[in-house]
Amino acid sequence: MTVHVTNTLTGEKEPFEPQDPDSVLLYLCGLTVSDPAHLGHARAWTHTDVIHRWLEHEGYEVRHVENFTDINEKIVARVGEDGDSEADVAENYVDETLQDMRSLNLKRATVYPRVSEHVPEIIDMVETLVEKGYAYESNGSVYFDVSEYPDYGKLSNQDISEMESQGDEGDRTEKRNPADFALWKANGVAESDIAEHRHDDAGPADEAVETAETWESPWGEGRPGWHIECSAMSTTHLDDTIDIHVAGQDLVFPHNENEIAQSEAATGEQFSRYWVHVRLLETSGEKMSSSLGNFATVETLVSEEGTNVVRTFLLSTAYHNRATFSEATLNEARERWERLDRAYDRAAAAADSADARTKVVDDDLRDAVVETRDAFPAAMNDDFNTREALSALLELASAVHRHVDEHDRYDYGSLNAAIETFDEFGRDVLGLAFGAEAADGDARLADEAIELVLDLRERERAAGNYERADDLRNELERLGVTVEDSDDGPTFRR
RNA sequence: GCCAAGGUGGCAGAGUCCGGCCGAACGCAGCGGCCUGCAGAGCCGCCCACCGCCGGUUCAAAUCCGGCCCUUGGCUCCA
Repeated sequence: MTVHVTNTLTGEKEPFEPQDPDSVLLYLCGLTVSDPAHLGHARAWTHTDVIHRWLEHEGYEVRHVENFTDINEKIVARVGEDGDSEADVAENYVDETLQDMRSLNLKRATVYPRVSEHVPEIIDMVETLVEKGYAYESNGSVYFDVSEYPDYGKLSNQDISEMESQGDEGDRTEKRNPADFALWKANGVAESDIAEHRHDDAGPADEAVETAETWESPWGEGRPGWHIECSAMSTTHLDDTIDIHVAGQDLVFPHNENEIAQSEAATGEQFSRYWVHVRLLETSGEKMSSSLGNFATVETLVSEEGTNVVRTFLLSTAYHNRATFSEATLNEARERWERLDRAYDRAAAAADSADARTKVVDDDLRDAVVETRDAFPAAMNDDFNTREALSALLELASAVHRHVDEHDRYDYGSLNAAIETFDEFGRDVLGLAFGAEAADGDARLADEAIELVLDLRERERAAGNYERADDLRNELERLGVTVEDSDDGPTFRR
C-alpha cells in the first residue's frame, strides 16, 4: 500500500514517490512572528506533524524544515508593544511559538531557520536571478520579471495579464509588469508601511521604524522581499528539489506561486514535487485569522482543553477540507478524545486484572483489532485522512468497551493487541497521549491522596451514607477530579 | 469580474479520484432500554439524509457528464 497525496499542482490525488525512495524532504511555510499563534496555525502545524509521523511510520526518513519569518513590516509594527526592536519582537514571538508547538506535542522539525540568518543566501539567489535575466534592479530594489518565466501561474492558474499591480503605489512605477514582485526592497521600513498593522496605543511609529534592520547588498542598503525567503531557506536546508511543500490555502497565490517562479528560475530544477495545502479553519462562516481578530489562541486553548482535545479537534477534519471551530465542534472533540482515552485505560486495566486469560478469545474484539489495523493505514495512505483514521480507532474503542462490559474473563491477547494498536497509531502517529501517567512525584502523591478519599467514600457507601459519599465526590469534582463507579470499584480521572 | 475549493441528517464530518457491499461511516446532541443507591461512564436500540437544484449517461450515480444557484478562500501581509 502506498501513500497518496492530493497535489495542488495537478489538482489530482497521486501516488507519493519521493526522489529518494527512503527519505522525504518536507517544507512547511512557517509563521510571521508578529502575533500570537492561533488555532488556524495549529491546524497546519498539526497536520504537517501527522504527515511527518505517518511517513516515518511507513519507513521514510523525514527531513522537515519549518521557517520563521522574523523580518517583516508587521513585526516592526509591534515595536514598543511586544519588544524594543524588530529583532526583539521577533525573538519574543519565536520563543512563544516554539512553546506553543511543544504544547501541541508536535515532533520537532529538523531545522527552524529564520530569515534574519539567511540574508546572504537570499542575496545570492537574487544575484543569480539578475544574472540569468529573470530579475531587474530598479531604484535600489530588485523585482522578479514575470514575463521572463512562462510557467508563472501554473500552481494557482492565475492569468497575469489580468492582474492588478502588487505592492504600494510607489512600487508600481518601479515595475515593468504589474505582476512583478519584489525580491529585494531598497532602504528600511517607512511609517506608512506599518500604519495599517499598528495598534493605536503602540507608541510613536517613527521610533519603531528606526529599529527595522537593513543589510548591505549589491544594490545598496535594503531588506529581503516577502517571498524569496522560503526559496532560499528550502534550497539551503533541503535541496533544489524538495518532495512535499506544505502551506495554508491562503498562501497559494501569490506566495507559493512566487516561490516556484524564483526557485525554478534560479536553479533550473523543479522546486517541489508535491504541493499540499491545508484548508482554512473557519469560525462562524469566515476564516480564522490574525487580521480578522476572530481567533482562539493556541496557548489559551491548550491550557483550557489540553493537548489531546485540541489535537483530536484538529485531526477530526481531514486537512484537505475546511474545518469549523465552534463551541459544539470543540465539545465533540472533547467527547471523542475522552471516549478513546477511557477505552485505553479500560483495556489496560482489564489486561492487568486477574480476570485476564490467555486462553479466552473474544472474536468480536479480535476482529475489531484486525479491522482497525487494516483501516487506519488505509485511511492515512488515502491523502492522510485523519478523520477516517480516528474513526478506525473509535471503532476499536467500542469493541474494547463491549468486551469488558460483556465478559467476566478477558481476552488477554486481544486486549494487548488493542493496546499496541492504540499506541502505534493513536499515540505515535496521531500524537495522542493515552493513559494519563503520573510522571512526577507530586502527581503520584496527589493520586494516592485521591485514592485515600475514594476509600473513605467507599466506606460511607457501604454503610449507606450516600449523602456523605456524594459530598466527597462533589468536592473532588470541584477540584477537577471526576469519579466514576464501576463493578471493579471506583476510578477517577483528572 | 477572474482563479480555486466546497454544498451530504439537529450539529459536525467521512465517502466523490477507481459508479453497485452507501438501504450513506465515526462521533456530538436527542429519545427509549440495560447497568446503577444516585450520578457518570459503558452497552443495546431508536430518531434525523429523496447526498444544493435541473437535465443527461448507465442495468446501476452522493459518486461520471452538462447547465444553474449558493458558500468559502485567493486575486493585498496572512497557516
